[in-house]
Amino acid sequence: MMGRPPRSDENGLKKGPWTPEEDRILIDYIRTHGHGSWRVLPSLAGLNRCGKSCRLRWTNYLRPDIKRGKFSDEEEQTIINLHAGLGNKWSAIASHLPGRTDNEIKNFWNTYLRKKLLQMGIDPVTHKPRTDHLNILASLPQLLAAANFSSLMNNQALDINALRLQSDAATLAKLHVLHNMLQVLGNPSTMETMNLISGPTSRENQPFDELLRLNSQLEGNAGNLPFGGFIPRELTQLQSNFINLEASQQQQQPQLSEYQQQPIQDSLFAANIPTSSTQLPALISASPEHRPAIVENKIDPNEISNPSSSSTNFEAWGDLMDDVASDSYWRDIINQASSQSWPPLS
DNA sequence: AAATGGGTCAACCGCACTGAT
DNA sequence: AATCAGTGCGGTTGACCCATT
Repeated sequence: MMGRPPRSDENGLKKGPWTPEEDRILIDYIRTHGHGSWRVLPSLAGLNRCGKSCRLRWTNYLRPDIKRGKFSDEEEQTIINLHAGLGNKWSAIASHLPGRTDNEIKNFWNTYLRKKLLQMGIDPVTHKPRTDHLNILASLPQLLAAANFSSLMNNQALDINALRLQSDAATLAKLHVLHNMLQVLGNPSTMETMNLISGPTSRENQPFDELLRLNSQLEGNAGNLPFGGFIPRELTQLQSNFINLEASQQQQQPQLSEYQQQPIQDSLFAANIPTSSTQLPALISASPEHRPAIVENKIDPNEISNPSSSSTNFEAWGDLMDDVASDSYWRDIINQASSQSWPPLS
């Protein structure tokens, strides 16, 4: 067993990793006499350990009903659901998972589940979508991972939702690109440079005028909202969509204990999320035939069902940037943007 | 092949709770 | 009511594992 080198406390009692011999002594004693008082057990059993150490060793490792090995998907879901209601009450959570110890569940949570939820943009404390994503780009991996996660589920009906998540994330990405462009173009010095480069142009063939007009609408009409306002709202909605998606998945899983079920939240997709009418590069393949690789491979390497997926996200974004260069692309974005979250252009 | 850094998990630490005196 | 012992629980530690560089 891995662990620390043998140590002793001030009373000369051994600390650190247990040896097989110590394990055998403890098991033999408890089988014969029961553990009784943990405090007196070590001296009665002939172990140079404190009672607390013996109790811990027995309850976390030597108990015959301990279930070892990987957590099943059901156990994982149960832990998440229980944690949402109980918080870090590991022993309470463990009481609903036969054979699992609080220590084991705690370790599993801290080393795997917590990170998995974070990757999906879910606050592992509140179990709600994280709202600290002021930078949409920073949150895109989570959104895409969420869409990937959902599409991994072996349920064709849910793939529709995964596709919609993908579409929404793609729309947000386009809006972000637009915003950056508007910021650059809104700078007078940038305009000056542009005019120097391209000279006077007609409104029909120059999309930048239209972009600038849109930008001024954003900055003026939307007041405090320009982008810092509506992106977080859209993001939050996207993330809550994912939560709902997860909930609907759980509804279709086999019935578990009362703690293994989660209330299905109403509202699938809010109507105010724009659905892209233009086709972006396939960031995620959500069809049953082409289940995707996880975007963030830290989520769970075991869930990577198609590691040889032909298109990486970077490649896809490269394609997107190529697409961005086309005039029709911008017209489409502008049309979408101007019909969404701010007063329409006059 | 060696170095490095992140992940894992058994075990420890310290505080809180409970019941007996 | 105060104190103490025993136990339970959650947070933290640290050695080992393993993939990556």
